[in-house]
Amino acid sequence: MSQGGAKLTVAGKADQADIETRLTDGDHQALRLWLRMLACTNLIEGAVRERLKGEFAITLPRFDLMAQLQRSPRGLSMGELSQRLMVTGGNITGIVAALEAEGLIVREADPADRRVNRVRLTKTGRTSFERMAQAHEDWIIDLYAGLSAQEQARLSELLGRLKEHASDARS
Amino acid sequence: MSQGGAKLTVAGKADQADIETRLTDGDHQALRLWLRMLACTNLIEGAVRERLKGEFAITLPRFDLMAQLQRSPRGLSMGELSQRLMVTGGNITGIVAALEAEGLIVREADPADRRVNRVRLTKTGRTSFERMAQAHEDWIIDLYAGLSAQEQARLSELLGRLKEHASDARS
DNA sequence: GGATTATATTTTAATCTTAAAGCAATCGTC
DNA sequence: GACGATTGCTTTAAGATTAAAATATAATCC
Repeated sequence: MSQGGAKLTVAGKADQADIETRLTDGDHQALRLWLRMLACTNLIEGAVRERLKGEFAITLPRFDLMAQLQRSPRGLSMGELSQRLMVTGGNITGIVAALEAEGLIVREADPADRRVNRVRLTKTGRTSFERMAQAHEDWIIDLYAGLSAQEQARLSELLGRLKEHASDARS
Repeated sequence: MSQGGAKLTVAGKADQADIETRLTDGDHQALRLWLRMLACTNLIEGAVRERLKGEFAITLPRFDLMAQLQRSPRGLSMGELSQRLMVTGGNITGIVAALEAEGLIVREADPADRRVNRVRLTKTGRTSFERMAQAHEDWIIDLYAGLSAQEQARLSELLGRLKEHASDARS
């Protein structure tokens, strides 16, 4: 993500999240909406990142990778991780290496296809992840608590439609 | 931003944007909403990045920095750029250096305070940015065209409320 | 079976990002 | 005016990310 994140050094939490300074009166509605959406996402993502780091000493990409593994107890190949996390393979290589070094996951060769590396959570990784995931969900619930369940549903629906259209528009 | 971006090498545009695979039935509404919002933002941001690179050979951070400068024809200090783009100072140092090397901006010492570096667009930078900005706005309008003006307004309002609450919740 | 093609992963170079440490210049106070 | 604190910026180390090239293995096709 661009333009966002913590920037604690320079301005501290208080100044967070106003990408909308970029706006000018002449800008089109869609552009304003886009910048607001970006500000919102960056705000929430920044909060999550900060808390994961502060409370569990883990980065968001590593957390996300563990989340995928938890949902696939039999393990996933590097390629499957790459697809599910929607990042390139080279990226997975690095994150997996880091998590393996921390003892949270293991990587073992697939006996049927020696090209394949199968990755899964260790016992330590699983228990560790469970605690983090619970906290993570609580944070998200909290961050969204400004909207009622109905409003959340409406927001979700609008975003769903936006996502559909934008996917198509990507030619 | 984590989990998102182009990933052309591995899966191509078609597979983009389904962070929602991460979901499980038991997950809370807010968590689902958050992952959808993230997927949406990443999808749009990925499209913008890709097109900026493909059509104008520029990165999003550099484009964003130029956008700030265009709105301040008298120039901005490094610190002002840092605040407006909501990134740390060290980051600005690098992006400014790159844009300066490309001849799109210039950096000159402030006569009143020798600590300060004042940055502004060159003539080349300005004309170059104007073309890019127009294309950029068109892309965004297009990407959001799946929602009516009313729906866009509603989405903007919901996001505005979310942003307010989440800002507060950041303790 | 051997050559070609395809697939899975890693490596590399480039960019962006942060937090923290360092440097240089200014300000405030006595 | 000098000293200590503050401010503005850069540097550094670590991490994440991509695209592209390299490597290794498997599958396909004569």
